[in-house]
Amino acid sequence: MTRVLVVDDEPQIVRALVINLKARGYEADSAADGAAALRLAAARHPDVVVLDLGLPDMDGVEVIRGLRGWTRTPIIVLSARHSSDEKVQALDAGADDYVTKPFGMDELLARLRAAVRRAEPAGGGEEDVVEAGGFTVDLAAKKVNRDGRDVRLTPTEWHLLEVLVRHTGRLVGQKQLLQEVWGPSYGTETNYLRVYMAQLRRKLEADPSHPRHFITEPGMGYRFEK
Amino acid sequence: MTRVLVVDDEPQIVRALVINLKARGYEADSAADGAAALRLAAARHPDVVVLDLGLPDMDGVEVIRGLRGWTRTPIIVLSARHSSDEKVQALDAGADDYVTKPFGMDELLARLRAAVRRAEPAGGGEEDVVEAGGFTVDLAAKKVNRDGRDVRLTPTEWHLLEVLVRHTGRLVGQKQLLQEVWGPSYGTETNYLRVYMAQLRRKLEADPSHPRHFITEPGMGYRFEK
DNA sequence: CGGCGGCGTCAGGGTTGCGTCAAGGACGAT
DNA sequence: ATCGTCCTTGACGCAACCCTGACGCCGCCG
Repeated sequence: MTRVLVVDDEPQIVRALVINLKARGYEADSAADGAAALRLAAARHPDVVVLDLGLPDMDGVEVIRGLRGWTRTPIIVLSARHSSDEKVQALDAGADDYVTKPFGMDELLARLRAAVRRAEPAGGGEEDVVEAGGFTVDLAAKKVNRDGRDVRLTPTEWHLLEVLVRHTGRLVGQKQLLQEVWGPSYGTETNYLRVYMAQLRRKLEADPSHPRHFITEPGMGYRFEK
Repeated sequence: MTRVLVVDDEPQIVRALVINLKARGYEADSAADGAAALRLAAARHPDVVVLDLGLPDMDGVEVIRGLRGWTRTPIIVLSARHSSDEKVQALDAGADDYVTKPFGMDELLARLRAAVRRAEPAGGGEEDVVEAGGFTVDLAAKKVNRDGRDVRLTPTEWHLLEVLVRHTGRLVGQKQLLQEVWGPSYGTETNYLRVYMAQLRRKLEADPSHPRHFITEPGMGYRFEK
């Protein structure tokens, strides 16, 4: 099911949107200010964000930047401002679309469908499995196989693995890892990483004490190598 | 270079668009009707299509479907119609965005940038690797390779290397180096530089005592040369 | 010719960061 | 209510890293 995060400080707009979305089979969360929006986005991982620019606590463009710091989730901006400048700023900050209030519900939903459709697996159905040494990771099916048997991963383990695999070969900073897996407010609890990296290695590495695929770069972060 | 296909039957609009696009470094083709649009899209493989719906020979939605049959290239629709129905139809047929005439050039260009940005390689873009003598530096992956083997750098070593490489060929003052790597309050501890430059040279230079890439400018700073 | 400042090298010691283990607590299922 | 799973948190040993001081070399200038 597609999950939508609605961010607006006017309750009636939020209500109208949420009702319409749920009626059409979407799952909908809502937030009334920027801080809540960033928190919810991290916690719930929506498939698309509908964002009003006129929030009480922070500039809408800042919210866009906050999201774009760690995710490519589509963002559709709502705004009462018609000014061209506003639009350009929001779009260049990373927004995907810009709709001016008052808006037609049909149009918004159509734009939402377009945004979701675009974000779908690029290939269009092919699985993307990554093979490494003695095990394979299937991103689409959320499955890990080793020596012919499926490996059971806890949600957190899987999430961590997913982030690493999506950046195969590249270093992922510990702060980035923590924020992508545990949320924006977890930037320093590096002990979480140590514990969960150990579990991943125990479950996936041939020799957990001499990892060949989950490599730690001291002081910086971790790297997944095929 | 990014290639844009402009489809519209009004010559002055086409002209205005093409001029603006070329002025901003885009490559631009144009078509005046649907048949030409489909032909040109197939021949030139544009990175994004700007499509007017009011074409003389066929319905704009048909053009969208014709394109979507074989490509996911972003399509930005232009139209004089404000009706919600038109927008929904176009978007659901596979358009990525819908702009009503008259439109602001700034806004259209911003939407175009957004569309192109989205379509970029999902993985995270091209690598920027710098090659020098016997080793390569990959800024994105934070990797250094020498003679086919990965070189392990400590955080401070890497940080220093990064600053130097980002200023390839130019002199970087010692004060600037110290402040960028160790923090604003470190402006005079030049011995740090000596120690860490030595380690970089030992790890990367073919002959560390006669450096060819990490060059000392006595009394001033250091310079990285390819 | 002698002094001096800047640079490169080396090695030791304090500190930080990492891996590991285990216990406690929240939550849902049986 | 009991069990099991998962997440969190603390403690400990160990290795790696960062800082620091000492020494010698070279070029410049008096």
